[in-house]
Amino acid sequence: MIDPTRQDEIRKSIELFYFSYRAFTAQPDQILEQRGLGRVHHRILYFVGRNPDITVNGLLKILSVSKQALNTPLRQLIGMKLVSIRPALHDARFKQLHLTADGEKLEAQLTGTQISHLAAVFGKTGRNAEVEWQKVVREIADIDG
Amino acid sequence: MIDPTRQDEIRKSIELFYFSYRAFTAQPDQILEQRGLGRVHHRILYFVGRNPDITVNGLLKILSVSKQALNTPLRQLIGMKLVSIRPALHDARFKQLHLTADGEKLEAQLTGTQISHLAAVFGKTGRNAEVEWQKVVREIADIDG
DNA sequence: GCGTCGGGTCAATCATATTGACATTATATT
DNA sequence: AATATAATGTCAATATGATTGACCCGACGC
Repeated sequence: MIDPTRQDEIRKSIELFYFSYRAFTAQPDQILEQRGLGRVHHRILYFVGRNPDITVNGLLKILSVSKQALNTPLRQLIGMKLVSIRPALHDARFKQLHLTADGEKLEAQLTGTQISHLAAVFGKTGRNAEVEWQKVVREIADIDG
Repeated sequence: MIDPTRQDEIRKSIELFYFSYRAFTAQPDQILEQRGLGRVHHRILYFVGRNPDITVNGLLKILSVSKQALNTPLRQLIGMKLVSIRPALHDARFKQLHLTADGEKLEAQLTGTQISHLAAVFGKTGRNAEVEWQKVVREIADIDG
């Protein structure tokens, strides 16, 4: 059992986590809405941008969604010429994805709001807070390194 | 413009934020699924538990959802006798919500997994990291104090 | 009694997600 | 060459969820 007072402290953290994540996604969500897109589209753009030549299956694993759930938004992005898809040279079964110039623009706009947001926060809270915050989120996500 | 190297650093933080939030909600999501409930139900249970006698409108504002979106899950919780609803004494137009004994049990179970998760993380990263992490998420959420 | 307020519901629509099944194309195996 | 397997794509059926708009009720203030 955890001390009740301690539990209340941690509940504060839980609430802040929730509200912070919501605030963090609010701006890109708004931009996406104007284009009739959703958060999934942003995630696709983000991870394709960060992992050029990623395969469809690789993207599925990162996003932890079914291929059917990925199919529609991915096709939309390809149709809008924001993402391109082409067979891999070494094995044509694999299709590789990457952002087009327009896709890079939109991705930069969407993630740009979040980068500015975080940069402003870290600027205010300081270097030490940034480093410690990273340690904690990395630990929550259970990622080594 | 922000320095590209700096941008990449912050992108790391963005990814960690995303993966950590996903990992953080995974356990309660699993428990909820077994009961045919979703994340909204957890949020309702959480905030009703934290704010006894909260009104329906108060809950709407905290959750930032429409009353139609709240209606179904809230009715389900009331039907399952996890949440009770009754007119306020001072003004019978207002309905006040609170958790039943069963509701408290489930809420404790759901949030309990998250409390344990965070307690373990903070135990590992230390007091300083906890304090600094809180400062950052509070700033991201744009909450004073 | 009348206007207003908090709350509840219905309808129509749209989006999203899920499972299962099946098709296609390309590579690997024998 | 025939066959099995891998990566991807798609269709169908279903379920869920959210949104907007409209409308209703009961309770309160005046």
